[in-house]
Amino acid sequence: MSKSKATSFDIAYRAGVSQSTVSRALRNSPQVNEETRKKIQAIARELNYKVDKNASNLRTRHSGTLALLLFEELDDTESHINPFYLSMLGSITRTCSKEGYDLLVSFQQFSTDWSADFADTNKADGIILLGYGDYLDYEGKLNELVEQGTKFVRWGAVVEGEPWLSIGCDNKNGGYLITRHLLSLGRRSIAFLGGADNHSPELYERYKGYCKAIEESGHYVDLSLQYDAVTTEAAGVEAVQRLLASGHTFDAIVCASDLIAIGAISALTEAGFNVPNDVAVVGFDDLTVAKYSNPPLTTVQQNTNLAGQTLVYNLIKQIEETEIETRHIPARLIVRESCGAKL
Amino acid sequence: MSKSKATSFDIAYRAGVSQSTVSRALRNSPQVNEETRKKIQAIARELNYKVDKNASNLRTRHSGTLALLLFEELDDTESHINPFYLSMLGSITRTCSKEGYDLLVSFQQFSTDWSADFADTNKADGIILLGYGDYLDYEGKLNELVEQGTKFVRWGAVVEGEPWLSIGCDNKNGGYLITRHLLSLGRRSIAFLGGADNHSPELYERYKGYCKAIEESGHYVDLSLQYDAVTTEAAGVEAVQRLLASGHTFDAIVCASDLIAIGAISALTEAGFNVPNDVAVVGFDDLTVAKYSNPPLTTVQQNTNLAGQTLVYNLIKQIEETEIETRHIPARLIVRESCGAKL
DNA sequence: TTAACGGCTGCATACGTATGTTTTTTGATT
DNA sequence: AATCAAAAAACATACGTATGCAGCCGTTAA
Repeated sequence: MSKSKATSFDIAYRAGVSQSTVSRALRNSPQVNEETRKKIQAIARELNYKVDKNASNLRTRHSGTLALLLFEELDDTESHINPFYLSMLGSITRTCSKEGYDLLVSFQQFSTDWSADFADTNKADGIILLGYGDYLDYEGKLNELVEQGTKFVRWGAVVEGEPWLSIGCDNKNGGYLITRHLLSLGRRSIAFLGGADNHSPELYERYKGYCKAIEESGHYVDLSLQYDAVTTEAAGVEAVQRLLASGHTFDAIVCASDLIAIGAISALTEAGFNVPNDVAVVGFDDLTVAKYSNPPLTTVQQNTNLAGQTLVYNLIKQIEETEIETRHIPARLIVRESCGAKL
Repeated sequence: MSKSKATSFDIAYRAGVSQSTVSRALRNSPQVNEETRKKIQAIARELNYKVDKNASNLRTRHSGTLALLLFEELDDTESHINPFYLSMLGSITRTCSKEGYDLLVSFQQFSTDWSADFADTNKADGIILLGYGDYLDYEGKLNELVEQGTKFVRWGAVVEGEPWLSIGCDNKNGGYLITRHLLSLGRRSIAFLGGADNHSPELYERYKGYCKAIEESGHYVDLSLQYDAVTTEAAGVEAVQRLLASGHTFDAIVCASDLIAIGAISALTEAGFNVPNDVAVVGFDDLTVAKYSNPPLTTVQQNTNLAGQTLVYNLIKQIEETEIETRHIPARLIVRESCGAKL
């Protein structure tokens, strides 16, 4: 016999007051007498009373919940989720609880119809969209969301004139900084793995930074040293294999992410190359593992902590209809051993 | 002017029927005429109607939501979440959506009062508890949950006679298998990093497997080769430094997790040792990164996919009050280069 | 003495759905 | 044409909370 949950009526009965007074007392309304409130709160504690969220949400028309939609192609047997998102998730969930919001997390395949299942059902007050991926695939959906008045914020490349709020790292500058660093170390034949094909705006921005650095140094971007790769170790391995098979020579690789870089180092080592003596390899993201990789990875740090906070705060601002602003998260060069010393 | 959301009354009005018929039609009740149902569903689609979850939950007394509580000490500026959990999270979220449940995710510090905030508020029908950590810290809380009739399932060491449902990997066998593997390769002075102090039952089980393998081989467990470590790279680095400083010699290290192992390899390399020639290093978990670490890590695979599924399915069974069963997830040895070849 | 007022509290209602109960409709049988 | 059962739809209500509004009481001012 599980004793059924206590309601505000139960408390009202014991306190000899009305339910409305209980509700007011528990929400610390100034309308209720100090003494009465103390008494009510004591009884609530005693009965282990908790506000029923469903009833409360129904009455107030908001849920106090944010939805985090993470877009990634997951295969059925394994869960390869980019640790970068895990880090974001940590920051997002922490900021949410600091602000009194709950977080509903859902991993979405690109194909599913996710556009309305969270906001329209009143399960969430707003949505955070996370995930690289083919921009064009969901641009239409985002417009739908805007049209419906759904509040959302998106992690990703900031494009001028978009009708929605995007928050992203300064990817171009990151790509620029790290490539310039390699150039300053004397590397000249610098390959690029990942994102040169403009499917993922984030990775493409990094590529543009890479190009800018090379052109600025008076050299030409060598198109034969560029291979596409998604953000996984396996893609890094494969891209290096293709690069090696092409027969072109190179003394450095800029990878569009740390995972690609780790795969690249693995494949290079396998093929008998020494990193960084033969080939310097750099990444992007500064995952925790970058520091402990062998050799430790020179990379670009995205401040996931700040990023997560900014996403949540801006979404909340949007929900509360106060002033919002698009923000760039700065990129910061982290130098470790994987690019060696000056030649 | 955002047009307010359509309700079942709006549909009823347009269809010329009552609200209750609409509700029944949309839930595919057999009580409603085929033709009427078609009509109602068409109108619902047209109006882009979605059931209000809060109202629905209030009425039905269940939320269709599971809560995932992840316990980990997070520091304020960085989010070091074990990738192992990310992998679990992936599997859990996928299984949830397959079963039609939403997932509420919350990272909890050990200290906060989490025990009732999800079930008692009717935000979730059940709770999944994830996280290593000091067992004794929350044993009291778990008993509270049981007493309140809260449905939950816990990832972790399965202890006979517990009044709650735990699902865990066969950690002892994993520790046994991998240690025996090292012994079979001729390693004799095998250190152990992490968990020998019985604070974390999972890690301690791995330690017991390690002891069993050594004793079975006719050797003695050398207590001077054992250092405690939490599941992070940094702890691995530090433990190796202490081990080296102690002056004792060793030719292999069993690490209680891959992250510890990665930290250990990093520290050993830094100190001028070659892995695996001087020292073999093995881990536990088979994180994605284990395959691409340098050298690739011999480790014990926990099937996170199966684990996540089992957690969710068993929790749902518990909610639906059908038969449940405690399950061990098997441990599997994965051999890679970090323990070298036979000496 | 009366009116006005502020501080508290209670009353009544609405949020949107799901479902037990009752009523109406339909179709078949006598 | 009358009866009846089954099918279909309508009616009524409850879930638990939050809140506009009205009412009461004690105090102060006119």
